[in-house]
Amino acid sequence: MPEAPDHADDADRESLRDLVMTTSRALRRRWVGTLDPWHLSPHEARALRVVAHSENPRLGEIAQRLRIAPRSATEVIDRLEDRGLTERVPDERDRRARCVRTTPEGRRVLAELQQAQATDAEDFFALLTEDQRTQLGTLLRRLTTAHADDDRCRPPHPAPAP
Amino acid sequence: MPEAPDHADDADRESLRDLVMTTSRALRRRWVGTLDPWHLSPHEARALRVVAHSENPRLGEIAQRLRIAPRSATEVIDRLEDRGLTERVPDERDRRARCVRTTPEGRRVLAELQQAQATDAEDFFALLTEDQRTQLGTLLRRLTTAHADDDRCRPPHPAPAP
DNA sequence: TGATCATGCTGAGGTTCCCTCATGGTATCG
DNA sequence: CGATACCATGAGGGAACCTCAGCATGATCA
Repeated sequence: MPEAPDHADDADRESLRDLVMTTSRALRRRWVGTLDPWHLSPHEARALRVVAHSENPRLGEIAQRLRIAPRSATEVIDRLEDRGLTERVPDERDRRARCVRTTPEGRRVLAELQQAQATDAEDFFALLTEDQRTQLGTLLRRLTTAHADDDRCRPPHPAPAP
Repeated sequence: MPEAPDHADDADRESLRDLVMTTSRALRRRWVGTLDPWHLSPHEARALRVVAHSENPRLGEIAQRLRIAPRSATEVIDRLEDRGLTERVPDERDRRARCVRTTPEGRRVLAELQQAQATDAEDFFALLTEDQRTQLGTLLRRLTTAHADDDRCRPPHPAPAP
């Protein structure tokens, strides 16, 4: 037979990219479940954390930190505001801009969330030793910081080709 | 002041989860660009590869490999079929099922894709040494295989408890 | 002192990638 | 033969993005 499957797990030999994608999907699904009691999506939870950890950031800044388009930041902050977790306040220095800050309720929820997240992550990454997690973190951080500006979040200069 | 920020980069100390998510987003965006000439989405390209690397899999099997719901497999295969990259053939052993196989065109496109993907990944992961990439792969593979059945892709048997 | 251009946010509308629920054919087993 | 399980899919929905256009404001310069 000319087609003997030398190593039948050919389909499993995924590229690094697919591995990242698959991991992220698994993580997301799990997180969705954890977040359910708060009626928050992963994206919203993340945004809440970014807001809380910055100094009353403006929308654009949130977009940058989340690495999404400004328009998308508007969207997610809208939802947080609907739930009473954040509020928009005018920026003193630039009346075009608006700052976002967490409400007390937002901070409360965030604290609960971090608790849940810790448990959850503990569970997901349980197979890795402490060292391995650090390793993973280092590797991924290197990648993300390297490609921080290089994808979406740059000003509308599409490199006009010399 | 009782609130001196001991380490101001608190916002940057993202969790492993967020790191994975961010990486995957960056990867996706980049891949979208690369895939543009073929008018394929990342998801479609991945499905094509899964089909090509299995032995005429049925829809359900594709869903499992992709780690998505069966219904979602139908969808992505539909699109591949629209583009003439795959075709459905009846399963000999079970007339309920239908198998999917790549067309010659599909194989041709896949080959081109793999070329492009290699270049692209090379670029993205350029900051990591060969060793580090292997490391990353090992770590991620461990996570994905560990959580393979545990999220979405199990049959409708919610573990009926012995 | 305007005119001009850049910037910050948002309305409108689109895409991708998932999901659940219900249905219509098939097996398979008692 | 009928109940039960299972395969794929129609219908419908939602999350998380995006671009493009538009409005208000700020900065700059004639």
